Amino acid sequence: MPLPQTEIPGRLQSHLADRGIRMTGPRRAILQVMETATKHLDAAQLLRKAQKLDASVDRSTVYRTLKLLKRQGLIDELDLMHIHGEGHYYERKLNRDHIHMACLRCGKIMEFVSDIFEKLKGQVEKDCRFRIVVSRLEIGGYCAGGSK
Amino acid sequence: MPLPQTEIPGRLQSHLADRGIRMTGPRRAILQVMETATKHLDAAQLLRKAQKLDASVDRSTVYRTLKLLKRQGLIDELDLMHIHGEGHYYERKLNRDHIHMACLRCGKIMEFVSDIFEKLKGQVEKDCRFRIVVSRLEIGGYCAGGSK
DNA sequence: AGGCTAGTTGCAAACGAGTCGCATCTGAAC
DNA sequence: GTTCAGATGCGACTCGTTTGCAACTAGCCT
Repeated sequence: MPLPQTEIPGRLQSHLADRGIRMTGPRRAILQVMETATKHLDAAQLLRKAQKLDASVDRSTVYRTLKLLKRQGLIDELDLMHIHGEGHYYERKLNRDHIHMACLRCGKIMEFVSDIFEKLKGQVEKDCRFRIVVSRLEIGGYCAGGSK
Repeated sequence: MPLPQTEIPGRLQSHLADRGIRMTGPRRAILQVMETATKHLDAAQLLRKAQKLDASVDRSTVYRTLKLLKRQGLIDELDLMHIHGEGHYYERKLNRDHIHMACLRCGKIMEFVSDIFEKLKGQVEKDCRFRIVVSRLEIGGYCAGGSK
């Protein structure tokens, strides 16, 4: 399942079109929200934002679309260490995997790209003879900010 | 995959005793199951096994005890990439962190200890000025086994 | 030994995230 | 325009987890 290497903002829709997946009103609204999101959204937030573009969007359609995007490898699912509850968060999958750090004190989420992470994945693939499809590294701890 | 058994059986109980935490029948049963587990258990499995030692153990006590152990940093919570549903799995926290790999084809869970992983965590702590409390690296993909 | 009390428990009911069945609707291929 | 696989809204459901509460108890203090 080789994926294109470069992502252009606003390309989720054409990815689906390329794969012959039908485009509908609710789906368009949900994709638009995903594409323009500036932070990690959970299903409920995604629903609320999508309903502003298409009031008829239903909760189950959000979940079905998320499942579709996951299956297509277009989004990643995150827990963010459950610091805000048991649900999941979603973000567009970009070229470069990154680590998520969640501050247990202030709740801030930070992202970090690391060559060592890439090297580690390479080691796993080689030493364990394991073909990586998806990986998730989440870290909980304390950021450098004051006690807030 | 072998779980590195570097901790002494009974250690969980003494950890709690050291911290002045009350020991009860149900708690003892749950700790005993955690200590002797050879694979990752979810809450329901843990409940069933604990009830064999103390039939009165309730579901909610299992969850409350898991929360206690998490708060004390004595266990880790895993998703195992949700390949078996939405629940969580638990394991005793040992000296060495390890990566969990879940095969999307056969469902097998593998563990892998890597000094590159340690190096990566060191980089995060230094470059991001982030004090790591807990980290979780989970990988989904395909293991080297046949198509099964 | 016996009492005190904060901490713990079992129970049942509630919760929230996510799923599903089904009748209806619709995008896009012809 | 017709057609129909695929998508949708709706509501009811599952399942993992949490909570309120009254009863119980471990461990400390006499």
